[in-house]
Amino acid sequence: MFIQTVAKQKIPYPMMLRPIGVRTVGHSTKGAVELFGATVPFRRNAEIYGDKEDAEYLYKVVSGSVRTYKVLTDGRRQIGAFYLTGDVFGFEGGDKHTFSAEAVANCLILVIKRRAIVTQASRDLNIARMLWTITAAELQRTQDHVMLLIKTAQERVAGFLLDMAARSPTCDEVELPMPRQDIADYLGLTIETVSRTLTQFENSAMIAIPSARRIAFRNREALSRLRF
Amino acid sequence: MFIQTVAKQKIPYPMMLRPIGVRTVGHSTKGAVELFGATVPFRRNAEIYGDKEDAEYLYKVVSGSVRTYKVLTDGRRQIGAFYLTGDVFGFEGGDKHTFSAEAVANCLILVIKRRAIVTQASRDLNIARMLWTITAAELQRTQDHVMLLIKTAQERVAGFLLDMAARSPTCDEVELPMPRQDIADYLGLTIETVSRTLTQFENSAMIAIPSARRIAFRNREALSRLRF
DNA sequence: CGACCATTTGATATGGATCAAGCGATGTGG
DNA sequence: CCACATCGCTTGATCCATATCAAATGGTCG
Repeated sequence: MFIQTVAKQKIPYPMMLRPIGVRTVGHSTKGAVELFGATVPFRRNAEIYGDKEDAEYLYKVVSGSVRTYKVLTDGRRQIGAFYLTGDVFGFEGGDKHTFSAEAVANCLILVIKRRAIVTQASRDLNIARMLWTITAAELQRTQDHVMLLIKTAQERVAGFLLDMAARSPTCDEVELPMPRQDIADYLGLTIETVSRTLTQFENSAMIAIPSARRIAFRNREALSRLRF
Repeated sequence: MFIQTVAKQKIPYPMMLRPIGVRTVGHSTKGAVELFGATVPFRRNAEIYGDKEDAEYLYKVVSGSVRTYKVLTDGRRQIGAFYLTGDVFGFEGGDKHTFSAEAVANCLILVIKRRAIVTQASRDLNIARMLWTITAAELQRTQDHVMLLIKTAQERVAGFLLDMAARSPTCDEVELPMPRQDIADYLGLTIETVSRTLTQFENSAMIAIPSARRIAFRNREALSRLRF
């Protein structure tokens, strides 16, 4: 009934699921998050952490991008969020992960011992506030996700594109780091519906699609009207 | 295209939108949340706070129940959460509300100045941790909501019933404080689909419906299998 | 009793899923 | 360098779960 959409399973295990290597960074003074961090590269589709594992680390995207997801028993996959350069992830409040995380493309991830942060937070109110702020931002994002999931396919795709645009450096063109299947699993649609909706937008001159991973905005106004 | 589901608009304004009265509670020593609170009664469907208002207060349900919701420009309403006796709400991280809140039924709400808590938190790490814990619980709940919204109607309704059961004191029967329209707007379904799904469950002897607001479990096992 | 809701039930429509095939880019081996 | 497998994406045809539209039922209160 539902497609098994876990790309991972099509990929030879030892090649994809391991980080490429480890580069220790040590004690940085640049910012609070950087305490005792190590920058670790992950290959495309490599697992960063798994559902139900202990949340031993916090993560910050140095470059590349990351998806978090859950797979239901019947194989349906829901992507919880995409994290781009600069985003922090790996928090879900508790001390167990409730999502799994994978590299969307090859990426560099700053990995910080959670304990280091949490014990620091019990002394330093600024750290405590930072933890709270990150959690609150995550909550906000998740609430927006809920609002997205009750909308029509057009509204979801338009919302997604505008969202990615808002988070990316360039202005009138987005580079999508993830394949269509990831977008579909984030939006609660099928890959076919995502594709069709994009060509629909292209046909009505709202966007151009120079390549599958590049979306250029032609009429952002019209897209925004779809967003609500 | 979409039904206007804002019950509020059908109700004479001055009668429904005001609290019934105010009873000051003063400085309690029972728990951290109770600092400088006042218990305020709200009538059924009365607004507790509005979308985009300053989040000046925090709220705790003393008795009754509360819904938070957003209304899209075209009238679609999404209910974000139901809060039952003992639950804290009115947090969404930032200092503006992103949802509105209404009394589902007549209820008593403990209202606490947010500033009192936040300034307290900047001195007291336990308070700070409590704020974080509440936000994290809210995040967890919202993530579960996302997972619910990608499922089939049967799975959503089954999940909702089991969820309400887990939160209610009684064991093999739930008293639903909210009308079908609220359930529909929480689950991202129509009222007709909710109703049909319930009778379907009744016909397959999973539940009994002695009255519209009472659901008795006959085969919880089978319901759980639908939940995933 | 009769008005008013909330809920259920019935008939039909439809948006998006499913099933299936085609297409274009990338890479690989002969 | 080209034939050809592979993969991600698009396009087409059909189906189905849920929405929509409409009406009946039931419960509550003046």
